[in-house]
Amino acid sequence: MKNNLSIYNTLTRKKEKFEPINPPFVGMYVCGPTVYGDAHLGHARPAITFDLLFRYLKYLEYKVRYVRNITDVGHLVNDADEGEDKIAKKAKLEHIEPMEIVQKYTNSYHRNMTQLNALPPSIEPHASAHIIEQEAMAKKILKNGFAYEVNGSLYFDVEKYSKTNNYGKLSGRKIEDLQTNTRELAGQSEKKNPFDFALWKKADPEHIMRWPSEWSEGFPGWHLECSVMSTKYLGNKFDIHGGGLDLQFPHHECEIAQSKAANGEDSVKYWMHNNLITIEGQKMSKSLGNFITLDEMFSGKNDLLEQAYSPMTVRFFILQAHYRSTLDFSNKALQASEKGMQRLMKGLETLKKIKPSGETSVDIKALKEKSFKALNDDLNTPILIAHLFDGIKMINQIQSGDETINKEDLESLTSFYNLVVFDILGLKPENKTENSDTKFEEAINLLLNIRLEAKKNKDFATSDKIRDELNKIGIIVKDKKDGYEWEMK
RNA sequence: GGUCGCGUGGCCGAGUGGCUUAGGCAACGGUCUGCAAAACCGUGUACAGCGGUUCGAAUCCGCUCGCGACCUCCA
Repeated sequence: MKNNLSIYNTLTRKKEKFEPINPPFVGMYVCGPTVYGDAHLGHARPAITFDLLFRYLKYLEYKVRYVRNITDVGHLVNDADEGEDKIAKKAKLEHIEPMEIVQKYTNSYHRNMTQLNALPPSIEPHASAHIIEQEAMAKKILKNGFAYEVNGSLYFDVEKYSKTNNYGKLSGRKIEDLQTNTRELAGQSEKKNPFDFALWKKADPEHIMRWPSEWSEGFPGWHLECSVMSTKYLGNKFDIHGGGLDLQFPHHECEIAQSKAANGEDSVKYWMHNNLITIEGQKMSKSLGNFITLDEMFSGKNDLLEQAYSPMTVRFFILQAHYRSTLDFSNKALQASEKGMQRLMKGLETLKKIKPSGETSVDIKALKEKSFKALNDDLNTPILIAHLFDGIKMINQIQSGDETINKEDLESLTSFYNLVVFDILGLKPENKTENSDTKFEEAINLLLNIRLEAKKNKDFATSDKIRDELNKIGIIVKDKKDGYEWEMK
């Protein structure tokens, strides 16, 4: 398969043809979660977006190394001297070890990702396991003259860096603007400029997570881990760096500066940012407290939710919007996605039943071509899905006899849908009744067979009673031509 | 305040100069059914407002209004 993929590069603000630095190898780094709380809907977006990219690149026969970090050192609450890290703060709150918190939420993150059918990354490095490398990079930056030490803390000298480099090129910021616009925070007197950022931070006495270094006992600055772990596993120059739009500044800008200051060259060829999920038009985030965790989504246990939404509904919902657009959460929107995905999956069931005939009256080739064209256009999944629905209509028309398809085209269509829906989009059928036991199923079937008898005898009072009573319990009965189907509500 | 982005039919959500009636959901009509549900088929003609450029703009430019993101941890 020929690669015609274009992706939008935040660095150039343009769609660019994707050309790996060392084909057939592709290096991809994505900012992962800070594991101090349950993953929420917002975390699902980059996970699914870059899972899609991972899957598609593999389909294009690239050898992809996908690195996604676990931030378990904890970011500073603020840059002030009193700053304590988030992991430590939460640990005190719950009176357990920081690493216990880390383990707990890493586990739940992994569980959620599996539910969303997001493939595990090739490497999932922990920041806490790369303290030595972070110190080494900090040392390198210091040696190259782009950092300074104050009271055991090490800061990146943005002003000096920007004399020979373009600090702000990713986010479109100018250093003069930063000078006038950076908000004043308490206790920043250590830094030469408010926009300087920590490479190493001396730990306060109450700070639990700490490591020795030549500057002080402390912890690495929060931007450093990504610079370190991306270049460690992907090389000083690699292809794709992804993450949420909210990380563009300062996090990714700082990463660019650190890597350049340490290694003398830009490390990333394509920067990609997924947009945010909003709720009532506002960003969903931990700090705003308006988030819905993935566990809540899947169970329906949140006041904002009218019902539970399955992992695949959530995945489909996210794929129905382009990754660079904001996506607004609402029950109506999720319910629409749920129905839409059912339509898609039912179409695929119909596809399995189709009998080929001599002639093909539908244009399979055009469907495939426009579908891949959409995917190649910066992963335009909403367009792709629209085309898939066009194909579903085609499938239904073949099934009803209004169109026909020959054996060869039927095989082609089937393999196309399997490839795109399951392998690339990463959707999978969900069985609603999977948690019910067989005896229960047999009992329901018994009841429905009695109903079938009653219908045959035109005893509609009985047949309707069985249907209505089952409905009340939450079992939906659907009549078919030659029998019935039922499902749990 | 600075920088950036958005405003599409009842809802979600694509599209970026001239046929896309995008697509999904909902609604309505039909087929099917003992009735219903489900399923399938069909229908609706939108682009914040004002002005400009153009033979022609939802799409380009300007202004106005509204909303949001980043500038502080965040996916």
